[in-house]
Amino acid sequence: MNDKIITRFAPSPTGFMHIGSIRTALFAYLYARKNHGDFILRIEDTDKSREVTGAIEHIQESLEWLGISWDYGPNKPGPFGSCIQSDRLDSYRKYARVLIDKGLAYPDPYTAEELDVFRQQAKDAKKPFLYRLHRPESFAEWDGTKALRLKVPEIKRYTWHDEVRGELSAGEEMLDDIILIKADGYPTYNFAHIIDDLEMGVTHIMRGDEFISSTPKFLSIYDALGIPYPKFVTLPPILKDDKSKKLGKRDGAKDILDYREDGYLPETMLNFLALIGWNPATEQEFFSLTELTEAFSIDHIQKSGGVFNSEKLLWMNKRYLDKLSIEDFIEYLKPAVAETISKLPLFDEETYHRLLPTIRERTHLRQAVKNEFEAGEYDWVFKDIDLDTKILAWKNDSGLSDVLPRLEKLINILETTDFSSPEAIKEAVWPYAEEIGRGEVLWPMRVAITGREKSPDPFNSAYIMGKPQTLERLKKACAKIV
RNA sequence: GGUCCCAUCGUCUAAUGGUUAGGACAGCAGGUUUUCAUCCUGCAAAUCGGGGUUCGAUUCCCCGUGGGAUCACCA
Repeated sequence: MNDKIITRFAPSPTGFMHIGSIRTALFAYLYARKNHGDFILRIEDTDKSREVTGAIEHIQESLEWLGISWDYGPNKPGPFGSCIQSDRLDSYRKYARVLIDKGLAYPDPYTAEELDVFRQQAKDAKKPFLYRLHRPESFAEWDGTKALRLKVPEIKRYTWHDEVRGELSAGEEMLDDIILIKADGYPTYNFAHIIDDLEMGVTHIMRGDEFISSTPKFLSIYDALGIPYPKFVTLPPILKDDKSKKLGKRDGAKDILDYREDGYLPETMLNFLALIGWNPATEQEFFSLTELTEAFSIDHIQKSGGVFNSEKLLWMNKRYLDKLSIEDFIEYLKPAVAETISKLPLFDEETYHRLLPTIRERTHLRQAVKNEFEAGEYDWVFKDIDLDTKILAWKNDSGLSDVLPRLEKLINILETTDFSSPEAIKEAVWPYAEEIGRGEVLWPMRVAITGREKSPDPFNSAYIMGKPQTLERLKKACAKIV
């Protein structure tokens, strides 16, 4: 026996990878990497009816996007064989046989209708449904056409150790003759994951706390088979905003790749997800995947559920966006630019590049930028403006008669000004603004250039438009007043 | 209904018997070159309730309360 740590992430290929799943994958990955162990990606495709084509690729793409790599996976069989459960039916049959031979598994003689009646009876009696109370006296030979059930080896209270929760226990009510192999020949999750974990040498099972209550059922299978338990690592749930329940697909939980589409960076998602249900026990809040691997440890996994706080996610994305090189930022924005401002009449690369720092300063998310582009927030840069002279006047200024001489003076100043940076423009205009009043000068300047009441500051606006355009707009504003 | 799990600012969390209960997001107030945004500074904000144990409980135990999970030929 070796003591190598082996963890796995075992999604079913249903075409959807929500953040809860990803967080589970991440923790399992981190723990394996931290301990120089193996991380296995196993596909649990034993329910043919729920399977979605392309889902396996989708799962892999999601993990790859985040930089979560696996040692064995659907594309990479291990010494134990395939990582896809539907390829492993022989194993399940083999162990099913073991249980049958031990007298601990038997075919289920009932029809679905009969079971429904039992279930209803239990419900009416306000009791949990227990199949084993209806266990047949004698068993026929299993011919594979009926579901194969476990005969619970011992009805007892189970107590076990969880690496996060400590000692857990559950009563006899949680033990039942669960189905091992379905009538269609495929194993259930309950059975298959145990066989696979055994054959793959999985040492630590990370999974959500919804599995706590079924753990006694699993334990009875381990016992029936006479195999050792792995370590159980229960992860806390990720909850909806209102804390009402676990974040699920029908509560608006998004697929991880939808976050990519919106413009969240993989670094953001990784960092943020790691901090729901785990903490470094320090005040550090930014972690790369490598740093997470370094810092990760099971004893700082949280017991209680955590709300997915999308506002904080947005904030964190801004922090990561700030770290991007200008080239990477241009690349990042491309999908938003392509369909929007790039089609405007005055669009040109140079102007766009002068605009970039301003966009960047304001940007938390690409999708938000795209929305702004579509709403025309930056149209003043790439389109002639239709200035409404009424908004040129500053606050309680006496009116446009004051604005005109100020704009003329600004034109005067700017004609001899170097437009090489916003700072240079500021330096040229500042003394005059101080002399007359900042608002009185800078407000009309900015509005004349942008045509908007809300926009970037006058120096940046002038810089972005460039000298000729800026002067032209100021002159046009003057002409319009007269 | 049975069984099980959980419980620190609105949210993510730190403090594993001794702290003015710390940090971050959000909020509010100021400030940085007029507006919006960004950024900076500051403020406000929590140990679910009741019993124990202890010199001392956020921390340990019990009982409540609240929330969650589970009781499939789904995983």
